[in-house]
Amino acid sequence: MAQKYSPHEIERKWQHKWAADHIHEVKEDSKRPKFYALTMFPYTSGDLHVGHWYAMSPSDVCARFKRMQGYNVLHPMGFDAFGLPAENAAIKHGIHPYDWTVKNIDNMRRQFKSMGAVYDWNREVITCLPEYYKWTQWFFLRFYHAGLAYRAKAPVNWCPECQTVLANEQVVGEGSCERCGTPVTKKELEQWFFRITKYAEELLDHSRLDWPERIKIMQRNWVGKSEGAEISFRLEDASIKQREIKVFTTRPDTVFGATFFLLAPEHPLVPQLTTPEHKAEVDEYIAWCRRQTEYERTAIGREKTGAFLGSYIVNPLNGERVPIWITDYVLPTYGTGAVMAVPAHDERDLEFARKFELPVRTVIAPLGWTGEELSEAYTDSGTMVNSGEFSGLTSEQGYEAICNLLEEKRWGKRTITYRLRDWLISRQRYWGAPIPMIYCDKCGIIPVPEEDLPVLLPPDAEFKPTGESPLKYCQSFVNTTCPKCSGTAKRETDTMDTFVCSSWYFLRYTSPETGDAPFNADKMRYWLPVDLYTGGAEHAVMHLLYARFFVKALRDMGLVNFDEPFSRLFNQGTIICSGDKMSKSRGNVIAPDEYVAEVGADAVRGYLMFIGPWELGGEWNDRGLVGVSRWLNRVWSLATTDYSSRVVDLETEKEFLHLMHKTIKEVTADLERLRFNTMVASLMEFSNYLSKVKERGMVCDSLWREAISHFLLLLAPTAPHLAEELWARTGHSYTIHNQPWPEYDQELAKEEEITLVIQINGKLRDKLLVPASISEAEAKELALNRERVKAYIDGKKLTRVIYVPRRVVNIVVAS
RNA sequence: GCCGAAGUGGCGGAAAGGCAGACGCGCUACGUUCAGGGCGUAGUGUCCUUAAGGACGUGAGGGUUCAAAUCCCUCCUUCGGCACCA
Repeated sequence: MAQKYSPHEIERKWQHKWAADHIHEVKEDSKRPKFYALTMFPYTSGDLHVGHWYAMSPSDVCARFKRMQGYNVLHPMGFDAFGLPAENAAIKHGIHPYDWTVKNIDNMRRQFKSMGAVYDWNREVITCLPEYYKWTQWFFLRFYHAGLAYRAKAPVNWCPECQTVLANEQVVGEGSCERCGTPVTKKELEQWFFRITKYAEELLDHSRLDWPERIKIMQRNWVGKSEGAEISFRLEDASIKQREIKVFTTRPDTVFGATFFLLAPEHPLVPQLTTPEHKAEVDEYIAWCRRQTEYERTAIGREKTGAFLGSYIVNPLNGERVPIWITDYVLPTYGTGAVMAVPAHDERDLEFARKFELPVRTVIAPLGWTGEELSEAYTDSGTMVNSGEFSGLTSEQGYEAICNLLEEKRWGKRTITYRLRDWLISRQRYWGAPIPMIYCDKCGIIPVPEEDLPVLLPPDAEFKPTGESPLKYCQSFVNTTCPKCSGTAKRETDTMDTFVCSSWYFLRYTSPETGDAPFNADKMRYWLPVDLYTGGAEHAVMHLLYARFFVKALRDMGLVNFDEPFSRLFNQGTIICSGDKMSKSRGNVIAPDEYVAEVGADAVRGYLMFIGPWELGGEWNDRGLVGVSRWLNRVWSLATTDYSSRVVDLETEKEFLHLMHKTIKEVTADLERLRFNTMVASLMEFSNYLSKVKERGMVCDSLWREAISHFLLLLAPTAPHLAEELWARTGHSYTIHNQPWPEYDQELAKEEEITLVIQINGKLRDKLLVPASISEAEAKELALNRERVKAYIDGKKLTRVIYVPRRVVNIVVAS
């Protein structure tokens, strides 16, 4: 009896040999087509759980498959290493964030290596090391000089738990912190922003990207483009310096229905527009608004609130004076922070009008309108009425006519508004890339000269639960000299959002050794863009949007030569455990290590792919793992025990060859489509068939050997260690992973015989094994002459016979 | 409220509009010098039937079609995203 399959042993053996032989190292090679297969790098939380394996294994299989197909494949791995948990660990356990992170990386790298992936570890990127964050800072300076980074005072999202500001994209659900789930509050702060809004329009364009539809939709909604017009309403009170207030509307055709005017409570003109007799009420309302959380304020369906300022403004179209109110449903951050209220044609405005007994005037008539007051806001298009010279036009005509008039009279213009806000990148924390700016009393805000980079994090900062950045209290860091006047100056103590670090890591992988630039331009041009990017969908409007923005900005600076970083994107689903998403806080994390020790990495990889479609995720289940493990054991004995032919027959050999080519075809197609579950099923089906044939010795020895070697090649991406071991044991030369992917013969992959299904009135009544080449006439003839068919159609009128080549004959009879 | 994805045996899941349930788990029976979560063979959607065979069956209800898990309409459930954006 041959030796038993002991995964632990062979996996260790081959991992060491592959590493010693450097077979996973890749070099640029202009003679071969390149393939850049990238998986989102993990955060350095400490351990890899099976959720990480679920993300990494299939993409490794894909990279291996592409390698065997002859591509020069870059499949790198690294660590997203800055961030809050490291700092929290420092506060809690007194360990320095750097030490905590490095310790975690060492452990995670070891776990990664046990997976047997083709990562080229020479290209590892770690974002918290100075040789990396030097370039994150360098990019910041480039953005600053290009006018894409600016400092501004703004009401920002503040997480009281994390003690830092957050970007809009990092506020999720009912206004909670994306990291810790704490409700976010607003704070007025001076912060650094990246001008992502400059690229709003271009970020809407996914036309050349092979991305999941839902991610494209999420990004489009996030950017939130609205077309309309800006209209200036004239202030009645001539003593106010600013003579007018602009509103944004998507419905300029409804302007004659504007019966009142709304401002956000935060609007800067509110104090000036408030008359003395309304001041008390207005102040009280503003104070009440301030007490609302962002979520409470913007929750849909809540009762309208507001206050009258006592003053009026004039509608330029009809010269009508309308009262100015403030209300919290007008957002200071969208459009102009001011709205012309058209209650007849906007649900929110109608609610407001009803609550405060303000007039409602229909100006767009629905079809068949007879002049009565409408019970609901009519928001569709219709015929304009009560609109002066524009009455009688359709909404669409009126839209154009009014816009033309606005532009002619300089009362306003056509305009586009986006929901997207600029990206707030300042974080009041230690463990991030310091923002390389200096504040000088004499010279103002001065960028750190490029040659002085990196601005290093001071190793001796103290970590205390003060809620403020340790950098702020680190005198050796804060105090510096002004690069311009050499006088005393202070450093910016905020660090950058870690999403800045992850917005360019895919560029660094191409040449992580480069010391004089963020990346080597030639190598970058060879590898980029990424051909296949895989990761979780939770990054739809964060990382994936930021990285696209980064690339567009770099392109405009002449640093990269492409428009989009990720040509094809695929989002895998989530692995759940006892009904919940796996997470440390839930305590339901499953570590792969014990399973790897028990059944081997190949079985764990195979099982994760077999669970179901990759994009759907699924539940981790030990019993399912057993199935794959048993299969690999059967594969082991299939290939390691001797084969001897006994009752060779030509028909079986033909069928055997056909199944082999069909399997190659299916496995190849499934890998291209990233359908790993059915790919594994095809492999199982073929190995089951091989076992059956082996038992009876029905094919000749050479054909058997060919089938085994082809099977091992198809298995190699999925179970790289086992395939390598069996490749060696069946007398092939090292290494299976440098072999070409098997080709299939189109003719042999086709079925020779097919099962023709015979239906009567669409119901299955008989089956027929026929040659695939059968003609329509023959098929119908055969079907109609079957005894069982005759019994059904006897005495009935035959109305139709439908023939679908290679599939079905449907006989339609009248009863 | 809006947008998106999904709903198929006891379970995970397969099915270019054309044999529903591939593959795997579980279960049943039998076999095995098999003490274990081992291996092999056969079976396994539900109901009727000794059998041959038949009826029913892909969240619910309609529709299109010779033919629907698949396409269309209405609704229900679950999960994700957005959420007063003028």
